[in-house]
Amino acid sequence: MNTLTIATWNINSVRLRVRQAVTFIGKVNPDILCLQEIKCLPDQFPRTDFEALGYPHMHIVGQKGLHGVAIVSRLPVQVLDQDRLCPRAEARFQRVLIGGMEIQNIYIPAGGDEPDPEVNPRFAHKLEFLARLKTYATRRAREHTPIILAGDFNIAPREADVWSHKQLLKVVSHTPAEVQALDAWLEAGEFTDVARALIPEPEPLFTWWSYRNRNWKASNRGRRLDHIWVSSALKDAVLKSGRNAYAIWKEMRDREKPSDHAPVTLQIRR
DNA sequence: ATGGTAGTTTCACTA
Repeated sequence: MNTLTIATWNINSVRLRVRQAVTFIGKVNPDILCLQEIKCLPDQFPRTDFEALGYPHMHIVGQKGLHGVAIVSRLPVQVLDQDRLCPRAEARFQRVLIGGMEIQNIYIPAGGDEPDPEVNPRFAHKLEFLARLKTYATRRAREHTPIILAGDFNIAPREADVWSHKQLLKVVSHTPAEVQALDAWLEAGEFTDVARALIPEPEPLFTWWSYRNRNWKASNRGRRLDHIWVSSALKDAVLKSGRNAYAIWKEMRDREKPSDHAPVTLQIRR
């Protein structure tokens, strides 16, 4: 049976991480790679490195030094309008058609430290972006299927998505306001959180470990910030394919000069 | 309650 592998990875500077990308691609061979935090302008993107690895098709939405998203693909890419979704017009969103599927690559703001939109404009921005994404993606899913949403959502919604639910309740990424916003999006009914559909709680799932913990592997204070959601047209196929269709490549967090995020993959039967 | 690290726009800011 034919399968298509889609990967999402907050690479935290693509220019600094080309070697790690080569390693990941050699190990996993994804058909589509959604990158976040490329931290460069489109002209600065290491196109030739990805072309040499067999990825001639790319769509890059970048800005100078910060944020930035890119889709790198073995299959032809048709670029779709970005619809100016980010309230601050930062390089945090792109969508393309690949093989009849709409792929939305999403980098939701981290949101600062104070989880109060009244005093912290970055947290307000995060909540506003979430509200827009919910409305937009839900409408698109009712117009066009299948859709895959992938990216760094900067929210770990479930208790088993963080190393300590109690200790993170007031820490941005796991606060009730953000979790409710993400749940409202799911409850609109068009999308399935693939990781938790295939691997239910209480099994912990983490995709990110802070750089600020030198002994990150031993302490394992991780969070599941990176997500792949599929629209209803893909849900049954994903559920049937079993838990091995979803993977978090934690070994990439353990290499020299790693990103603080591990790549995540989903294999889709076609 | 604090500080810890990493990256780029750097003696400052985001994550």
